[in-house]
Amino acid sequence: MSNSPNSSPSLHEVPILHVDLDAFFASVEILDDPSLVGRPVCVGGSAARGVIASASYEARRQGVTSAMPSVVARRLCPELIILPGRFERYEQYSHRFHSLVNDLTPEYEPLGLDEVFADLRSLRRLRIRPVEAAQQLRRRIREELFLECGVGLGRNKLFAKLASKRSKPRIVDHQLLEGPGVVWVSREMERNWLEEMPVRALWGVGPATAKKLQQLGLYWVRDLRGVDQASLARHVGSAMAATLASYARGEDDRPVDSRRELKSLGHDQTFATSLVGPGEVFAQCRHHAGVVARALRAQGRVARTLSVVLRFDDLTSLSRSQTLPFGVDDEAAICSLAQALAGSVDLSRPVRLLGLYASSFLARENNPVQLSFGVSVSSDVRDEAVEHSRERQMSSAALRDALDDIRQRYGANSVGVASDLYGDGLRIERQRGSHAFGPESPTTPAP
DNA sequence: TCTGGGGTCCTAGGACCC
DNA sequence: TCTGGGGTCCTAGGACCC
Repeated sequence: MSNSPNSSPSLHEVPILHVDLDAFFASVEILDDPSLVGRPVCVGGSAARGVIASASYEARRQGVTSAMPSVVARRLCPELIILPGRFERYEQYSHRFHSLVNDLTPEYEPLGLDEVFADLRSLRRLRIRPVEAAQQLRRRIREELFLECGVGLGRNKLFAKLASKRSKPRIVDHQLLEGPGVVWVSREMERNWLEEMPVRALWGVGPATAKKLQQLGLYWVRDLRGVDQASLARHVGSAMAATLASYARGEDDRPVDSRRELKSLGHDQTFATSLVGPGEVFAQCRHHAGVVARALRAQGRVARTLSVVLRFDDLTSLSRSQTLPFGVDDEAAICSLAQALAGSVDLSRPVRLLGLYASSFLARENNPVQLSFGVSVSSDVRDEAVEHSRERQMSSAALRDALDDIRQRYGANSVGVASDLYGDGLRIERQRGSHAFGPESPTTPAP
C-alpha cells in the first residue's frame, strides 16, 4: 500500500469516495459533554439485553466493540460509561455532515447516519485531484463539526469502502494507532488488495455466508476466482454467487444513487423483561402504532403493508403481515391491524421483542381512501373530515374487511381476539374476559 | 458473553391473471 | 376436459448493512 502523496491518482482512476465518521454516536456525546473527554464512553442499551451501538476509542482500547452485549462490555471495562443515545442529536450532526459532502458534490448516497458514498466525476472540470478533495473534506469535518473521519478512494464502491476501513485508527495491544486518514486503491494495487482479503471482508458476506464458504474451502477472495458460479449458487443463492464472482474480480457496478427513496419504516423494541400474554402484547402494539403512525405522517406517506414481528425467549422469530387495498397513517387503524396480526399467533410464550413495520408506501395524496379515526386524526385530515364523511365510511368498512380477512386466514378468533368498529373509534376486545385493548383506556365504556 | 434498532435485499412458494 | 407457461403480487423467513 504505497499511498504516498506524490503518486496521487487521477479522478479517472479513483472516482468513488467513501467517508466514515469515527465512533460517531460516542463522539457526539463527548462533544456535548466535555467531562467525558478521555473516558471510556459508549452509546447503547445498559439493561440486561442491551448492546453497544458505538464505542469511543478509549473504550475500544479496553476491548469494547460495537454490537457487543453491554453485559460483556461492562465486564471488560468496569468504569465504562454507557449512555442511552439521543438520536435527534445524531441526526442534526448527520445533516451537517451530509451538507459538507454536498458542498463537494450533490452526487452522494448516505449509508446510515455516519457514512456516505460520493461519485466525484462531476469535479472533473475543477481539476481537483481526488486525494486533495478527500483531504479538504476531512479538514472541514474536523474544523466545522469537530469530528474525525476516514476517507477511502477507489474505482468503485467495493474498493472505496475497503480503503476507508484502512484509513481508520486501529487498536493494537490496547494501544491506539493513528490511521492514515485518506487511503486510495489505484488500479495496480487492486489485485494485491483482493489477494490478501478474507471473504468476510466483502460487502454482503456475514457470519452465515462466511460459514458456508468456509465449508466449501473458500477462505480468501482469491479462492473465489476459480469457483464455478453455478455450483456456488447452489449453496449461497444465485444473486449472492453472482455478486461474489464480481467482487472477486474487483468489479462492482453499484452506482452512487443520490435519489434513493425510503421503502419501509418501523419500530421494534427488545424488552428487559419479556411480555407475557395478549394483554401486554396488545398494549405494546398501541405504543408501537403511535411511533409508526407519527413516522409515516412525518414522511408524508401512507403504508399499504403492515408487518408484526415477534421474537421469543429462545430467539426464534415469527412475522405476520397484511397488505391493504389502501394506505394507512392513522394510529388507531395501525393499532387495530397490529393487534389483529399479533393476536393471530400463539402468545402463550413470553415475547422478547415486538416489531411493527410499514411498507408499500403511497404518497398521501395518491391514497385511494383517506383513513381517519377519532382519537388520532391529524389536524389536516380533521379539516377535511366533514366533506369526506363518505370516504370515511368506506375506509371503516375497508379496514373492518381487512381485520376480518386476518382472522379468517389465521383463525384469530380461536386465540381469543375479536374486534368491533363503531362510530369513529375502534375497539378490540378479548373474547374471554372483558378487557378492552382499543384506543380508549380499558375502563372506558363504548360510546 | 450472548447478542439492539434503524433499515435493505433475496428467496421461495402460492394465488391469480392472461 | 385437461392442461402450459410467464408475469405480478403477496407472505414468510433469512441474511446483511450501519
